[in-house]
Amino acid sequence: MTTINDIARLANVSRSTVSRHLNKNGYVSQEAQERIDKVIEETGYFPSQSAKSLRTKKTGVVGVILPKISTETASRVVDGINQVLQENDYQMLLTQTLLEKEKEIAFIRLLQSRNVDGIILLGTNTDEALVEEIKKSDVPVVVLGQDMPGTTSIHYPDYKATAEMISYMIEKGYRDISFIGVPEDDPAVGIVRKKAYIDTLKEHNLPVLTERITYGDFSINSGYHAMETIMKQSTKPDAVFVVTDNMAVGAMQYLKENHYNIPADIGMATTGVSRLSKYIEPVLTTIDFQNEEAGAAITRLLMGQLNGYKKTKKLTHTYRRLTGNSL
Amino acid sequence: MTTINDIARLANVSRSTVSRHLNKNGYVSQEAQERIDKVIEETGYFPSQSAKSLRTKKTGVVGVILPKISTETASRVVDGINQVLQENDYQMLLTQTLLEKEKEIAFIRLLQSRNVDGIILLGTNTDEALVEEIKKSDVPVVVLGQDMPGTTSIHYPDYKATAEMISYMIEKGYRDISFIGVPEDDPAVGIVRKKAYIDTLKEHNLPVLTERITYGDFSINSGYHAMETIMKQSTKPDAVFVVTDNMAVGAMQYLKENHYNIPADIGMATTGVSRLSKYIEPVLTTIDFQNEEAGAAITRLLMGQLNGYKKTKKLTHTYRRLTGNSL
DNA sequence: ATTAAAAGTGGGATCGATTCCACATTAGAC
DNA sequence: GTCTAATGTGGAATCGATCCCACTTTTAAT
Repeated sequence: MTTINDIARLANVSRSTVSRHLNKNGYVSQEAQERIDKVIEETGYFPSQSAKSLRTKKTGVVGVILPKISTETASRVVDGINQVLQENDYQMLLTQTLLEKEKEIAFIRLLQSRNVDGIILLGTNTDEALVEEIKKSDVPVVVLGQDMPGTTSIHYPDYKATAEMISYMIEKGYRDISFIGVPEDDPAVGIVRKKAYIDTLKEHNLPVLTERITYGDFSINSGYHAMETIMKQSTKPDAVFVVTDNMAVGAMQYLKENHYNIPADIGMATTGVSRLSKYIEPVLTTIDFQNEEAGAAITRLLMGQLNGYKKTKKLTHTYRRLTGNSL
Repeated sequence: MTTINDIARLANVSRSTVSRHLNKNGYVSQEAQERIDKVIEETGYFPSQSAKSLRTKKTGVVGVILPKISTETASRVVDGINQVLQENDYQMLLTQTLLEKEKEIAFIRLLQSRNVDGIILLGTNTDEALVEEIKKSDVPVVVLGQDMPGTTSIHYPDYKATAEMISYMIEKGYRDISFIGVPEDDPAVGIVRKKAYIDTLKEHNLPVLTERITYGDFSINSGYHAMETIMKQSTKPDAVFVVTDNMAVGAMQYLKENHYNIPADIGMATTGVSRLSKYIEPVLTTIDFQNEEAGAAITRLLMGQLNGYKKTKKLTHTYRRLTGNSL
C-alpha cells in the first residue's frame, strides 16, 4: 500500500509538506503542490484512516444502534440519518440488537472501541443500566424514540398522537375499542401510548376493560396472536388500535384469515406502515411519524454535539394522521 | 481515555504483557492476568481499534454498498449480511448510492481508505469502470445481484424465475402480457429478465409487441407511470409482469386508482415484496428471491476470501414462487 | 547436578498519519 | 539596506496498539 512517505519521497518533499497540502493547512508552494498532486494521481494513494484517527481522535464515523433494519420504520429512519451524515462527510457503522437489551449496552462499548465520533440509538427502553452506560460514554450519544434521562433525545409525540387517534375512533362511533400494546420496558410505546388510550376512553366516559388490553412483542406473529386472543373473547370489540406497524400487519392477517371484514366487523387503526398502508386493503388509518425526518433531525442534533454544543436537548417530533378506510 | 499503558502501569506489568493477555497469545502468569483483569474492570478500558488496525491492517469492518436501504429487498439483504457478520465478529459500514453510479466507485475507494477488510456490493450495473475499480481494490470485493466479470458474485436466477413466471401466466390463460422493466444498464434486471420474457412469449408462439414493453427506474412513481402508459394504449393487455417490487407497488396504485380489478381486468405478477405481498389486496403472485439468505450467502463468500480463499466463485441463488390471487 | 526446554516478562521498533517547532528564504515596509 | 513578517520546508515526537527479540526464572529430563 502507498503511504504518505512514498508520496513524499516520489514528490521530493517531506511528509510534513504532503500532510499540509492534503489538509490544506500551513504553507505549501505552488510547485510542491503540483508535484504532490501528480504523484498522488499516479499512485492512487489515499491516506490511511486508521493512522489518521489514531492521531486526531476522529474517525468520521457515527455508530447507529437499532433493533432490526428490515422494518419500514427502521429503514426509513436510517434513510434520514444517512442523508444528513452524507452531507457532513460522515460514514455510518450499523449494528442491530434484534431486541436483546444487553446488546444495546454492548454495542455502545463496542462502537466506542471502534472510535466512532458519536452514537445514534433508536431507543427501546430507558433502563438504568443503559442510562448509566450512556453517561459513561466518551462520545456523544443521542437517542431517537425515547425520552432518555440526561441525554439529548427526540421522542415521538406518543401521547398526543395516540389520544387523538382514539378520540377520532370514538368520534367515528366506535365504543368498544381494544388495544394491542407492548410491555412496559419500552416507556414510549409500552407506557405512554397505553396511558393515552386509557385516558382518552375515560375522558369520553367509556369503560376501560382489562381484557381488551393485550400485548405483543413488536413481531408480526405476536400481533396475530394478540388479535386472536381478543377475538376469542365472549364479546367482541368493534375496533382495535395497534401500537406498531409490524403487529398491525399480524393482526390484520388474523382478521383476514378468519373472514372478519374491516371496517364492517371491526375497525382498525395503527401507527407506522405509512409507506405501504395505502396498498394494503383496506387502506389503513395510521399515524405517520415521518421517520426519515426524525432520523435526519436526531442526526443534526448529533452533528451539533460533535461541533461542541454541550447542552442536552429534548425535542418532540411531529406526526401526521393518514386516513384510510379501515375505520 | 485509558490506554494500554495506563493498564500496564496500574497492574504493574509491561504493556507487552497486557497485550499478550488481551490477545491470548504468549505467556502470562495467573497472577498477572488477575491483576490486569481487575484493572481493566475498574477502569472500563477497551483497546483503541485505530491503533490496533494501524498495526495489524485489519479493522474487523466490512463495507456494504447498496442503492437504498429503505426497500424491502435491500433491508432483507442487509439482515442476512448482518447475521453472518455478527457471527464472525465483524461490523458493517453502510453506504447508499441512491442509484448514482459514480458513487459506487467513489465508495469503493472511500471504504478502502477506511481500511475495511472487505466490501459487499449490491450490484446495479457491470460497467467497465466499475469492474476496473474492483480489480484495483486492495481488499476483496464481492457482488450480489449481478454476474460481475472477474469477481466473486452471486446473482439471482433472473432468467429462470422470469421465464417460469411468464410460462405460468400463459398456462393461466393470459395471452397479452405486458412488461415493466428497467434500463439495460442493469444487466441482471434490465437485460436478462426482459430476454426471458421475450423468449418465453416466442416459445409459446405469442407475439412480442414493443408497445407492451415499458421501462421504469426502480421507483414506485416510475411503476405508476409505466402502468399508465400501458393502460392508455388503444388495446389493453390482459396481464402485466413487473420486474421489481417497488415498481409493482406503483403499478398497482395506478390500477387501483383507475378502478381496474385485479385479476378480473388485468392479471399481475412481480418479483420481491415477498414479506408484504400477502397483506396487499389482491395477494400478489411474486417471486421471492430469499434475500436474507442471499445476503448471508454472499457474506459467507466474503468471509472465505478474508480467510485466504483466492479463487473467484460464481453462484446462482435460489428462489420460490409465491402464489397469490393477483393472477 | 547439569542442562535444555518451557514459562514469563519488558524494551523497543513499528504501523501511517498529524503537528509542533526550528530554521531558511523571500517579500515588503521604512 | 535593514528589519520584520510572511512564506515555505523538514525533523522529530506522538497517538495506542502489536510483536519480535533478548533476557530471566522456573520446570523437567537425564
